[in-house]
Amino acid sequence: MDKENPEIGGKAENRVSSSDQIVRDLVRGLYEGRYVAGQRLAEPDLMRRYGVGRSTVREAIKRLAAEGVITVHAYRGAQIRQLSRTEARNILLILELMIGLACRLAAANIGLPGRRAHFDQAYQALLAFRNERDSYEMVRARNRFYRAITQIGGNKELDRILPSIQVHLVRTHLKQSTEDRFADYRAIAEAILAGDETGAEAAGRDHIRLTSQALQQLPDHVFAPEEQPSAFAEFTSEDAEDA
Amino acid sequence: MDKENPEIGGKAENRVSSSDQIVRDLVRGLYEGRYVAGQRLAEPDLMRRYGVGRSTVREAIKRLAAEGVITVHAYRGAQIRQLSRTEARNILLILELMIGLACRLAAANIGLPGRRAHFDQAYQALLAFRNERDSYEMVRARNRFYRAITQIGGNKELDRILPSIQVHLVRTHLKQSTEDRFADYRAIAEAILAGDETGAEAAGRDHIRLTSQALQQLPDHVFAPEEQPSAFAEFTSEDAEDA
DNA sequence: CTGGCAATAACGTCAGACGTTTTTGATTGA
DNA sequence: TCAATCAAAAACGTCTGACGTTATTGCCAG
Repeated sequence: MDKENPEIGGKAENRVSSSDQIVRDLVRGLYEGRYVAGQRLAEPDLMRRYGVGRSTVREAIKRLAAEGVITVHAYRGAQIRQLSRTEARNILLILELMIGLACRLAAANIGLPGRRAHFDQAYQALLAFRNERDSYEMVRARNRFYRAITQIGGNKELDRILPSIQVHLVRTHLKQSTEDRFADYRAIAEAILAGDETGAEAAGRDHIRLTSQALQQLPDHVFAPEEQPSAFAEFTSEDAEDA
Repeated sequence: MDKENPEIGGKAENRVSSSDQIVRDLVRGLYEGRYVAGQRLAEPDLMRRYGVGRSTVREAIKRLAAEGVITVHAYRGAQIRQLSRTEARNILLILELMIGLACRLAAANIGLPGRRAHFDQAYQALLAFRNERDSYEMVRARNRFYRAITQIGGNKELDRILPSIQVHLVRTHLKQSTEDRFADYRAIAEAILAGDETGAEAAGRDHIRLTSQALQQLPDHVFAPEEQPSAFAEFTSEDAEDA
């Protein structure tokens, strides 16, 4: 039942179910600017663009919707989610905690075999972009940096949850004010490399907090309009689902 | 374009797209015990059970998979996710932060009009089950209690993320050791009602931490087998998706 | 220029089909 | 008897086509 090297990691399903490819490409497209927040996604459109059937498109849409990357209005199609200022702030509030945790865990595990080398490599790769920012390659290097942190931390759930926190969308917004915080990265990296759990957590949280502040200074037009909660009404909405 | 009371809340899509109903029922079924972790979900089965077409079933599956409630292995179908001890611990590590945040925000906003009454109502409803625990109704009351907290906190993203944190699955595990922590609930409620942000956050985090400890004391057989990470290998997995 | 109505385009869902992959069950050889 | 083997059956991934429902568009009249 094995040929030679049967999936060393544990996840055996490398099959990339077509619909997953759409999901992937769309998210990547967000980074690359091929898709922008608010853009409408019509099924016939996507069918043609990706050369797949409607079922496949719909599955991709459902997945993206569940991850919060897009929103679907019944009978009106899907569109890439656009964050309001409040939503962005709320997301970053959560992200702050998650990144803090990731950094702390990374610092705690940096001593395990292989980790230090892996992290250092990702960090150096990011540093290479110190003077050539804003490129798509730089974004990827930064993503790998983050990813290295969460991987070393070893909390796979973090990896699973983080993407669904609309980091993409926040980043998209942030592209406008990209004065990338290399000082932050340095503080995080040093704390992690020093195995300083508390320091790493603080550095990670600070980083997100600064990011949030920068984002709040962006002009209104980069955000979706704030939707009035009306009056704390519809409270008897009852068990809307699970939770 | 409005008749009289056009969706006061803001979310106008009350349409419950059939596949969402499946998602909902399945999650509810987890609480009720109609579904158990590890259970396999074959498409033809679900089609018959819910009387819907395959497309619908598949969309529900995709959604549940994106939320992490189930796992899909290509060509081998889906099954309800079963947490290993480590996964459960990792999830609770994250949940601790999120609940802490939710409690803090709730304490901060308890003064806004209507909030106090709403919260108190949910709290009292929960207290009613002090002596009649373990019932499904009690679980729902507890959920409403949690939900009241996050709603008052006002961070909608928290609401969106929390379900995808497998609270259900953790709870399912915990049903075995349900010595429900009413002392915790009381501490949380009092801190929130007092508007004590720091205290509420601490109470919320303590609650989850205690829960985690209780869960760690459960015997092995309630968890999925730990899967060996093999050797920190497959590191050049590259940009596996987004993040 | 605005309101109303019909035509059109999407969406939600179902049914059936086809190639691919896994699972199952029976057959066969040790 | 038991394990390896192989063919049949069951599921899965995806596509095409269809039908009723809902939004959106564009035209027409006022």
